[in-house]
Amino acid sequence: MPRVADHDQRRALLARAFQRLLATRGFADVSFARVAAEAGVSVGLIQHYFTDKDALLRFAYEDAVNRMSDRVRVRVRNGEAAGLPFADRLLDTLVELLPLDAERDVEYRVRQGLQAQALHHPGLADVARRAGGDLLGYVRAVVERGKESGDVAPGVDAVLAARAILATVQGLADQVALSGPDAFPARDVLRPVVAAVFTG
Amino acid sequence: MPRVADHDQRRALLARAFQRLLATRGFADVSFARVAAEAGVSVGLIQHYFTDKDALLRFAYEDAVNRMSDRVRVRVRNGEAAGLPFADRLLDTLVELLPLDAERDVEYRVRQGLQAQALHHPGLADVARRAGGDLLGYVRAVVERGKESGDVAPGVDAVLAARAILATVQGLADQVALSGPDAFPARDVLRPVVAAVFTG
DNA sequence: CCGGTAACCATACCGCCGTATCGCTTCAGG
DNA sequence: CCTGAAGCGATACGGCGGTATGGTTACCGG
Repeated sequence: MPRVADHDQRRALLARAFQRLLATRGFADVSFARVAAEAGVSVGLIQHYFTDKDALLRFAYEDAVNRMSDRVRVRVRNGEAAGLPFADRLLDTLVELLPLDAERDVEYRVRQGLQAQALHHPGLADVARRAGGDLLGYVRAVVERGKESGDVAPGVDAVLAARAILATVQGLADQVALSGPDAFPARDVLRPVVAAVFTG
Repeated sequence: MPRVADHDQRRALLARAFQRLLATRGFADVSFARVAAEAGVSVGLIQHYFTDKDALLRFAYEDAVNRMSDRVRVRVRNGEAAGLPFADRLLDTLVELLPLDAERDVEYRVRQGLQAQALHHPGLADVARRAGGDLLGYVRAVVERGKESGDVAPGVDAVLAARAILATVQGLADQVALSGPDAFPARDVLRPVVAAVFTG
């Protein structure tokens, strides 16, 4: 066996370069040549680690949604230790998904690019569906926790309530991205929607 | 003066072809050649009516959002004649924005394509912002009508409430597009969000 | 009826795209 | 220590993108 390299690390390097370009220049401007330049490697290297462009797309998007999903998961779990009410903790977590600062904006743009591509690309649609399912699961779990503690009325459907909250976050993200973070108080828009579920 | 043609009609013909392609094949697959083929004309004709690709993009997107905006406006106005409560009429109108059938799906995909492009294209961002502002205005007007009639509590901010409702619709549209129209009852998800504003 | 302008098409051009291929370098295993 | 497989880069190639250009057709005004 010859010269070895950490495949996962190499792939991640390229995926991050892809994501930076997607966020800053848009999907139309992402090419192998530009990703290579951004990552400081040759075009050939990308070919070495990804069979074709679809493989790079898919990996880069999966990497992005995994990192986002992980962030939400640990934030939800960490929140359990603190004594804050469910609604406040959930709101804090969800506001982090909005493109209110530069870092979240990059994350949002990658997500948005994925969503747009997924509409015409079955493979990416799978990635997007799985990511959406993960998020839905986390929020649903919080809602059910709320039902046990009495913060949520027993009659509400946890899945539909979670869908409503997540939909608002997603649409709000689009509004923020379009109008800028200071155009309106996004948190104040989201709060009543969460409060309509967590009435305790 | 020689041979005349209706410029507006010609431009609309090309814009519609562009929109059909965007919806069915995705933005990446839309080229002058394909738009020309879809419209049944030559590539040169497109050049004759649009200076460059940006002009076609912008016109096609403006045409799409104008038609959508008109549809919502007349629906809101027509609803005033009927005796239904504000909340029900608003809900009916907003559900029409979701990609629940083939026709609305095309409309959604064009809107989604515009939103995605707008993130990296100032000119299109203007179009998207204006379209969003129009929609916000209509919903805001309905909310204020509701305040006058007592269906909406006096304390609520009409703009923020309208933003919340529209954000939910937009995010819900993404969910429906990803999971299909039968994956979950979209109308039932949206209803409580509207009902949280129209409490009368 | 005829000159001229606009409508429209065909095609040529150049650049960038993704991909294929080849060559050089580096190092683990026998 | 030397051999060969993997890491990696340079470059070539075919295709398709948007755009430029020239020609042909159809029609209005005088």
